[in-house]
Amino acid sequence: MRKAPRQQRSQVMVNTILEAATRVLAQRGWANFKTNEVAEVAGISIGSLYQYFPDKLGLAEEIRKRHLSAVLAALSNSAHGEAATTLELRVTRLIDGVIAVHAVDQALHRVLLKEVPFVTVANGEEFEREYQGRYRELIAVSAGAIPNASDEVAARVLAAAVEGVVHAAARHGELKSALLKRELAHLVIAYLRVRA
Amino acid sequence: MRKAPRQQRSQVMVNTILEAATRVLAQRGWANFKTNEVAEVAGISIGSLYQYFPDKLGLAEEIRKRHLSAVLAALSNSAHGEAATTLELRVTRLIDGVIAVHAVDQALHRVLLKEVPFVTVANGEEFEREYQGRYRELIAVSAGAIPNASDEVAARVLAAAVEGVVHAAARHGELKSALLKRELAHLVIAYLRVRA
Amino acid sequence: MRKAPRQQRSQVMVNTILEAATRVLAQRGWANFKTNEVAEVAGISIGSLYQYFPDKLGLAEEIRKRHLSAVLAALSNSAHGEAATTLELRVTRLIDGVIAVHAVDQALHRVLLKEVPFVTVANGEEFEREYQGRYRELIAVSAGAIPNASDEVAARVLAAAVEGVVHAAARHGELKSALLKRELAHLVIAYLRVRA
Amino acid sequence: MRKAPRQQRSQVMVNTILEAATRVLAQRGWANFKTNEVAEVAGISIGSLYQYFPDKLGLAEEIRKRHLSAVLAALSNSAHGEAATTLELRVTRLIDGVIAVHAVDQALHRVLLKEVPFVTVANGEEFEREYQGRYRELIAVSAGAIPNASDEVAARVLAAAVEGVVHAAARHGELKSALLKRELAHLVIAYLRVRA
DNA sequence: CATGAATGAGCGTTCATTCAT
DNA sequence: GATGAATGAACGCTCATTCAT
Repeated sequence: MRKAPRQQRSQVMVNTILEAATRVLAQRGWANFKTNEVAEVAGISIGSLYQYFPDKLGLAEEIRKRHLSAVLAALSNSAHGEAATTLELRVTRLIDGVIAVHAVDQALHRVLLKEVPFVTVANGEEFEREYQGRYRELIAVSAGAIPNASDEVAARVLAAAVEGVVHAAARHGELKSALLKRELAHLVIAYLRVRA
Repeated sequence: MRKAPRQQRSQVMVNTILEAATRVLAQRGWANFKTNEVAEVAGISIGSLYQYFPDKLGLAEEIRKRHLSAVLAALSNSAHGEAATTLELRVTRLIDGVIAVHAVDQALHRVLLKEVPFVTVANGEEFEREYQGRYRELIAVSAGAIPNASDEVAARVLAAAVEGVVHAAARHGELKSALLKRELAHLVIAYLRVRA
Repeated sequence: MRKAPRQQRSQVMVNTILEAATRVLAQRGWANFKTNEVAEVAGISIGSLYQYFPDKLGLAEEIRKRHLSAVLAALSNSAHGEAATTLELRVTRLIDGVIAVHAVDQALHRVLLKEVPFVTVANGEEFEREYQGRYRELIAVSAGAIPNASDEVAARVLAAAVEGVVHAAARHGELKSALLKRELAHLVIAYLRVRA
Repeated sequence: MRKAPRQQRSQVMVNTILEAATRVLAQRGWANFKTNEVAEVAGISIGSLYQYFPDKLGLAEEIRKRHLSAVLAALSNSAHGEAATTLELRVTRLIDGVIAVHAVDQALHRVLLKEVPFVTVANGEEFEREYQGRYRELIAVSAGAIPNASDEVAARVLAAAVEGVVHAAARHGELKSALLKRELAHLVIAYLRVRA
């Protein structure tokens, strides 16, 4: 962001811009994300937009930053309710969390992760690592005894598999299907059991 | 495509264009896919390009159509070697096939499926159904007895999970990791066993 | 220039653009030199302009290149009429040449040399050296015998002095004043005589 | 200027602005002279700047006005030291003065005279006349007897010639070359002698 | 008076597409 | 059919200037 918004008026403006930009980005995709339209939707002038954001990409990155924070927060919350005693319960909770994340604004999520370029590769990978953390925990818990060398790979496999399934479901509007959720849980649990 | 190329000369031209376009699309991505560059790379005039393709998107869609056909064919081939007797072997073969598909030109594959817009949703779904066929077979074979109502969902879950894992691997250049392949196989087999 | 104009049509277009751009540049100055106005004045589309010139500066530089060539040519011509026997005649001719150069389009000349940035410093200096060549000749001829170490500096002084006077005259519309011309000639000759 | 600053506080503000603007103008040139940067450098708000100056050009003109006054003052000073008895001494002093003027801040001088537009032509000419005064004196002194009709023109020629040489020298960073200074003095003296 | 957030006309440039040759 | 010069709407972004606080 170009300048820190000090006054209250500025804070409002930045939020207005970000909200409008989020809407436009989700609706149109990165390729058709136009700064002038953002300003129009936000009801402000294009000049004001550029007072707070260095350029188009900077604006989108700020949106992504906030969105991914929210995603990780939501995932964390879904984990730390009452202590989950059974593996089934743990897995169900994780899946619920992931689904919840995609349910909020799947289009935005998709655009932010697949279309908006990552200027720094590291930036995207940092989120990925944090994101996979939950799966690593799951594997650590389910593995009866000693940590295995393949645990790291297993966490990545699990994360990618769940992501793949939830993304596909989101694309088809099946995010709320109980049947699908059950099958996905089976998949995860079966894998964890086999590894134990 | 704008017109069916009847004559041989035209056929050659269409192929030339498609090859050049494929190269450009894979290299530059959809956002930087420029018709003028395609014509230049193909060594023909931009006018000729528009003789055979209605617009930029039409050109990309033709590329996708051909690519997806090739993908399905490759997948089919990987299935019908010598009769696969064990479940492990079947699964390994399927995974090998999927990996092979992504290995050939992962950049192109990615662009075609994630960036180039689907004008008709149906268009993408048709391929998806066919693609899931292999997974349906797997479930049918592994299920000991009677077909279950959840088989259809299971196939979709399995397809999406494998896709997710392989895509993620491709993105990180780990497509050839034997360890990853093994874990992915475990995931699939564990799931199939649990369902049986 | 972006692409070499092969066809006759292109040649015409390039000339049309350059003529319009020259007019606009002379009239408005570099700061208000707008590519869209050039296109409008030329009666062509802005796209066509960018087909032949890489950017605004490239266009201006092409104009400068051609103008400076014309300047040097004019100066050369003014030198090589009948053999000038007397020093007075030589000096008069050189001054006439310089005045003629500025008389054609003094505004353009000014803009091109003082406003349009020189991307490469060398570029401007090359012209300057060639331009000073005439003065170096003059000094060589007028010096009776041995070349002096200060000849080079003297040429620069002479060139800059004549330039300064003619520029100032141009600015005040006195380029045709015979009186001024005579005084300038006296200045030059006096200096040459003193050095001899 | 928009309003005469009566109070002391205002005087300070105006000076602060002008100093900052001078620095920015010299550093960036007229084309990149931005009012917002001036305000920032001055440590005041852009609103305050517009309280005292009607617009960007007005600000630059005020700077020019003050600079040219300083130039004339410096030139006057250089003339009225101890009485200069010989012509050589007089000429040397004048040249020293002109060089000194350009040496102080040649970038600013250049920008102010060549880039910042003169809204009224008269504005520039007034300075020019005063500036030429010193040369008129020189001619008057050196001419043995009766004033000549061409004296006025000669003064202009001399002024423009010296200006041209010093400007060129400044552009090439040769303002301190003793050799150049000597040759310039020879030029001036030779001319004055011839006219006597 | 001072502030600085807000404005918006307008710039340079791109690139999908057309159509005269 | 083939060509490629020509088109022009549309984009991202700047910066002189205003005016509510």
